[in-house]
Amino acid sequence: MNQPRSTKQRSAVRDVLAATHEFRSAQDLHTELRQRGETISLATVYRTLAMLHENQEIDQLVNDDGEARYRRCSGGHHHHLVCRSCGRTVEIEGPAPEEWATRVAMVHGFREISHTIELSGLCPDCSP
Amino acid sequence: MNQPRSTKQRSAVRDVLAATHEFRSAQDLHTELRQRGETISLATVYRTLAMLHENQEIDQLVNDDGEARYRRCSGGHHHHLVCRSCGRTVEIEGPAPEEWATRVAMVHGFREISHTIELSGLCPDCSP
DNA sequence: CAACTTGTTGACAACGGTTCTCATTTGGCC
DNA sequence: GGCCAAATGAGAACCGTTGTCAACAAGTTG
Repeated sequence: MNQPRSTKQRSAVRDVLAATHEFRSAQDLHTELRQRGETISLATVYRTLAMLHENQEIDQLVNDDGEARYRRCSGGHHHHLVCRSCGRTVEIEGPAPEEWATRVAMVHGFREISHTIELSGLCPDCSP
Repeated sequence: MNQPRSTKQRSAVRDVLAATHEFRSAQDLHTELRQRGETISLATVYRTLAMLHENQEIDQLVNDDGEARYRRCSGGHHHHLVCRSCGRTVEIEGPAPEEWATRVAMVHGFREISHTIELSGLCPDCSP
């Protein structure tokens, strides 16, 4: 059978994912894990992320550079409003976009809808 | 100055983009152009697509494999509902998400808001 | 605890899409 | 035609990701 084992590397990846609400790249996660003193290879980070995504423990999105980013998926689904000058981030919650996505999907007969929504702008401190 | 020139290769790319409503990859477009008998290199296809995207003549989206796909875009701002199995795409228009984004930005004092919204799911033909 | 089985890891090569480099060509202009 | 900057083609380089395979270790059994 294909019994998954609990290893130091896998729990380390879960830990670092649990410590943030942001989407992180595999290489970014790998760097942080090494800084924490964990012994883990980049390949293992990729394999672990693929497994977690398969098990629907984390969300995956691909940015415009073709780089995949991951976030532990949540209980509390929310979106982000990011300042493109200083990087300050505000978490947005609310039913409006979810309802809209669901309604649009239904109109076109799509199922198992997932959505990616990111807002960016200039925060009050960075406004000219 | 930086005057763009009209070349045989650029109009060929525009032509093939005008002939379809689907999102096409750069390599896919290159293959079709060669089949049509055009003399154009892959690098030029990429450069032309980047230029067209910069000029907002075409939309770009990146699928889960990290491959970019392009389609000529119709005037107004809109979003996409993409089937993650067959790639079929539906254009979504409507004021709801724009209004929501504007409202959220205002509440948090952000300015010059831009937003990224993509919906993906399984289209009727690909639903199990 | 030791032996064993099998999933897991690490180091590195390989892969694929995209971008860069640079010599050559070509469009637009005099 | 001649000039010059923009554009092109060919191939190398780049970079995130995946595959390969020998070495390792988690869990199990005796």
